Amino acid sequence: MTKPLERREKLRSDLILAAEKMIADRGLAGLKTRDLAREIGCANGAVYNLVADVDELILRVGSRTLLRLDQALSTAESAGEPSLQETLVRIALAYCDFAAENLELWRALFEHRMEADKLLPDWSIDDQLQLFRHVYEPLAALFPKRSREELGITARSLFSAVHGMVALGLEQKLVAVPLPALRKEIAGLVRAMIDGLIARAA
Amino acid sequence: MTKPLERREKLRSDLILAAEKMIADRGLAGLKTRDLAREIGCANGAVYNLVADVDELILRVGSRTLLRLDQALSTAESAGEPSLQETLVRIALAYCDFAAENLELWRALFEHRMEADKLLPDWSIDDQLQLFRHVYEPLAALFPKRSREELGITARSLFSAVHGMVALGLEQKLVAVPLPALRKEIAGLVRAMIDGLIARAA
DNA sequence: CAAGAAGCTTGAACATCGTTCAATAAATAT
DNA sequence: ATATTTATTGAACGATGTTCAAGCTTCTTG
Repeated sequence: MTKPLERREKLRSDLILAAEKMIADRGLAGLKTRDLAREIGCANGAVYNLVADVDELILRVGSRTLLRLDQALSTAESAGEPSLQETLVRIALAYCDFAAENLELWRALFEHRMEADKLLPDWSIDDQLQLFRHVYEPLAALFPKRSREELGITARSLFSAVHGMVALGLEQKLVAVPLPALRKEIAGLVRAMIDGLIARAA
Repeated sequence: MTKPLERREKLRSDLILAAEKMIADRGLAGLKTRDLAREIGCANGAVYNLVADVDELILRVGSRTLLRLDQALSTAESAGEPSLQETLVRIALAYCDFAAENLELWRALFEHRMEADKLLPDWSIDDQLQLFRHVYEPLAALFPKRSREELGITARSLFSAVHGMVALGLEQKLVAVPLPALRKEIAGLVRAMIDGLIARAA
């Protein structure tokens, strides 16, 4: 009666969900195959019937995180005053908020490093490139004369700059910055960056 | 004849140097106590006579890396035209160059995460705070009316933004950016940020 | 429906880590 | 010279990702 294909897919889905929860709770380093197996009710070795290795598992969790991040940025993109500059500020703040609310899962996106020889699957690369889109579109409206290529580069730079502020701001290594202060810094610097880009474009 | 205290310190120094080389060659994940012991000619367990654990070893290597980074930024700070804005650009580019030339050691500074319970020793925190100084000073000269606190925050934001551009730019996960292109992006965005900060200050 | 084929699941076993520790060797003190 | 303190060793421990032969389940077919 039980269809093995369905059961397999169910288990697979459970595995990814359990891994997500485990990373969220204990960080990327706290992800253990034996704990996962116990969680989803199967043998340790069975994990490798559902997934090639932990790398793939982490990538699948990362894909889910990127999807949610994408949605959060989309929401920020449309909701609020239509000024392009303020739209970019909202996106940056949404990125900051998402990182703060999903700290360990967000960190896992960047902490994870594949072994040198095996390369990222395409579906994982695609996920990541989607993110720049949110910065690209307002930027293209702001600088209609620039080429697609120039805009792409600027979009990635802007995104990276905000990422850096969030990354070092949420790091506990140094003095931890209170979240409201970090948001204010980000908003200020994004506005300054846009101002500066407009001034240089003129 | 051989003084054990000296021998110990020599071994300790060798250990840190060997760890530095190993991280530079194989990345933080490639650091293995057994390989280190063989390298410096002692037993595996002897590593723990020289250092409390690998965390401390990584921190000591990090301290050396931060020192060299500090020197590179100092050099960039003084060499070149005296315009404050261009000084900040040079510092940003020096950071980028250092990261590119010391990729694995630079990555190790940020990849390494201590276990939650034990906290960073003071000497390690001090090392890191020194870095912001290079951004703080030109910034203070550029905005003499601002308070020490405001300047500190802005300095950290600017530093973090550049860090983000370098971090994502040197990441091979996505499309690898050619180094000259990355340098150009960084210079452009730093100039824009300063322009924007000046405009908003007026 | 029964029996063999095919695939799935299991958990023990392997290799590799960081780390510890009782035993050994060395250095120093008496 | 002998005793005491200290340093060093390398075997052993516990954890971890991964593999695999053996057993079990499910499906196919006569």
